[in-house]
Amino acid sequence: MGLEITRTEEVLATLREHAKRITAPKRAVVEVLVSADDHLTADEVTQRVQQLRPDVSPSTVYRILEELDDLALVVHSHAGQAAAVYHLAGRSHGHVTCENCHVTFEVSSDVFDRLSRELKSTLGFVLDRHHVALSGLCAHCQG
Amino acid sequence: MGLEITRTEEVLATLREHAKRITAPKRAVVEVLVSADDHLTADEVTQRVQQLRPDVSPSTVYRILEELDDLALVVHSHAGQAAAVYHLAGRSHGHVTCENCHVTFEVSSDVFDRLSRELKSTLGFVLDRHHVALSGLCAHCQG
DNA sequence: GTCAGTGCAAACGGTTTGCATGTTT
DNA sequence: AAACATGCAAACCGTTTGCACTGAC
Repeated sequence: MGLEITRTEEVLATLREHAKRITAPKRAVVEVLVSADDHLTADEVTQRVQQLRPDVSPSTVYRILEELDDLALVVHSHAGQAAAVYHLAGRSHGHVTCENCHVTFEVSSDVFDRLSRELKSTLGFVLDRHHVALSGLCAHCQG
Repeated sequence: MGLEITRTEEVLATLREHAKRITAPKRAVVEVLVSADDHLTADEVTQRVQQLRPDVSPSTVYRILEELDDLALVVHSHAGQAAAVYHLAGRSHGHVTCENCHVTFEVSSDVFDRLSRELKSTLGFVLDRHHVALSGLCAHCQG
């Protein structure tokens, strides 16, 4: 509500700062992302957007998500070969996905700290905690 | 050479134990995997196989890789939305891929130990260290 | 002889792109 | 008016599948 409207306007303001045009499809995509509590695939975003504006095309949604991603306003991650999932940036966290039931969990960023340090010192590799979801089996799907 | 032939025969023997038939395409795929020093995409495996046996089809390679995967003789992992990479099972390790130059590094399994323990205790989640490659920037591509 | 394994070609799902049109600035 | 954003449809890439045929057992 109040907070969500504010968050939406913040994102749109950032777009404007970067000389991007504010259009109806962009408003809709941002609103969907702001009001989403979980991670959405591009297809899910498209479906929700189309409930409000039925003629917004999937390719437009992809282009908008890419634009938001470039500006670091949203983050996407890949779990296995499945569709990528998107959410608003802000909280720093990683992702873990169950290979069996495909539920995705957020993992606090700190959990990756030690791993991150170790990769940096052994390989010089800087870990991107957002971009890929680790996989495994959730508590429910074991055994 | 000697060792590689042995390894190839070991894999084929395991196939036989599981009542799988030993065919020319399977021999070729296994030989390619045995002699590969790095991780190969299905397409790379297909190309190498076709150097020896030009009429082996990509779909057959996929089916053979899947069969070997089911028997835990090979392991595959996904890096972002790119093609999956395959290699013979055996060594236990994770993967880390550079978002910029797409080089994949192997990371000793121990590096994941603490992360693995933490996921288990906080979420009850059992990490699969093989299945997904973490991403980030390699030493060469930073800055 | 039987059935698993194969080649081919077509389908698939997620994503990207070319182009003509529409809309923001 | 100019530049950018959009819709549509087609292309794309990695992967999977249906089917008739071949070849291992």
